[in-house]
Amino acid sequence: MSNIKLSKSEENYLKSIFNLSEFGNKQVSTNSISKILNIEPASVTDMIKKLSKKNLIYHEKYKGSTISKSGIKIALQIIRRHRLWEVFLHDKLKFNWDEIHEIAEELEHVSSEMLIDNLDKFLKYPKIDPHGDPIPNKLGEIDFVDKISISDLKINEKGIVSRIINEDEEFFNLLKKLKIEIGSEITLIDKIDYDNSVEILIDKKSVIISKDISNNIKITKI
Amino acid sequence: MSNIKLSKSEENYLKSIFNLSEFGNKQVSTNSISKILNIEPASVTDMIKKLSKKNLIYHEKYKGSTISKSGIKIALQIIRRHRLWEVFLHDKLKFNWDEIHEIAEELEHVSSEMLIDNLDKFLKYPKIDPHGDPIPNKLGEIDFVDKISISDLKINEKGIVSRIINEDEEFFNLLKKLKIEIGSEITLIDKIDYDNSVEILIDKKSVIISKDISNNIKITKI
DNA sequence: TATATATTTTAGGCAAACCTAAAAACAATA
DNA sequence: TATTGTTTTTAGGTTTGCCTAAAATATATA
Ligand SMILES: [Mn+2]
Ligand SMILES: [Mn+2]
Ligand SMILES: [Mn+2]
Ligand SMILES: [Mn+2]
Repeated sequence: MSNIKLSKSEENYLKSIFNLSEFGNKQVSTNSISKILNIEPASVTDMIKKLSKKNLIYHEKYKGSTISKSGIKIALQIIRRHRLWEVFLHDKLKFNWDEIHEIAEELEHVSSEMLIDNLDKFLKYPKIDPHGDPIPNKLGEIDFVDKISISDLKINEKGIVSRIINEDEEFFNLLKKLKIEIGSEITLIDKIDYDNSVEILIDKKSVIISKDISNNIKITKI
Repeated sequence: MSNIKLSKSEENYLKSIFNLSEFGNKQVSTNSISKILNIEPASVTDMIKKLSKKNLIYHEKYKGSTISKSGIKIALQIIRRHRLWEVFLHDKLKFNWDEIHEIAEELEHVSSEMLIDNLDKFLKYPKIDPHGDPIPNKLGEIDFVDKISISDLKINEKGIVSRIINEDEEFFNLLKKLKIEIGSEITLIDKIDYDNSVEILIDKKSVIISKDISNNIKITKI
């Protein structure tokens, strides 16, 4: 539809909003965008207005923003570019997996469809990036790979909370108490064989959570 | 010295000023920069002031600009990035040699020294880009290979096209029409004194090309 | 050398993308 | 429900990189 070229800023916002929205299913707060992008809430409001006018998101004043169909489509293309570049940097240029993100964050904004298609072909159409995240294809389709559980981590490995399965209120309250939310960093400290509970480091504090709780928190390794 | 990160605009100006300066030997007029970058002279003056303050160029009011030692150093690094990306796009991603310039114009601004060093290694330290231009090494050193112009050939002498200077799209289209590309064999048939145009044999056909065109095509004798 | 023309700079303005401070709206809780 | 605290928006400002119009300077030519 709207084939207007987006600025680097607009692309970064759109990608973040998409990531916070859990595939377009959740309303995203201005504050959460502000935190992720390290930009003041007032500035985020400015950009929200801009993206709304372009129909890439819908915005309800004081309530939050929802990403639109066309917004999702574009966000998936930016993510596609990002992850393909990460594969290139890791597999071809031999970067370590912890050095690639920042560079890909820049490369993703070089917008040439042919560039990305040729890169995709050169890399032999990879399905996942070096962090294990799935790479959308040209049409924006993703092979859903279920995120791993905390207990799949090895001791001292870190993960970012990427999905909360149980949507009950009590569970949200528990997470709030534990300061666990989408985007939180978790380190596995110990696995307790007795009842399969795990000791994790979250928000600089260590806590032990039950198997049931940890199963409801999906993470991606970092 | 000054290790301040330059903006994309500053980099584009600096590269253009360097290119116009013939390796730092000539003063560059404000108007010539304006024409090359398609930016109004008044805006060029603004940027000249900015680059002067950073000691990347010296500016004499109403006279022109000279690029400084540190300016040259930076310009050569930008050119290095540009040409390495062109090699990548051409050799690895299989772009045609007339499609790469525009994309490299963007990629050159992704500034990570490690990225370029790794790319250089991945490409096996190429010495020339797909247009036949030399690639500066990490230290900014260039292998000078003297190329001659078509009009330097004697009648009936042959040459191999080794460098295309003008990278504009219209020029590429003309070359495509004439079936001239890097590696093409050209025979000089006649020199026309009237306007310094030359008659050449290319792809088994003879054509007359203007002095301007022939000046933009460098060759090596065979 | 005087005048016309071309080049360059100055002055003033605008859009993008950020900021801080203050106001408005919403949510939590006493 | 009234008060307090948090979130979001508005208002006003800055920097970067561009613009147009006009003034200043340099160059060409009569
Ligand atoms: Mn990444
Ligand atoms: Mn980015
Ligand atoms: Mn080029
Ligand atoms: Mn460029």
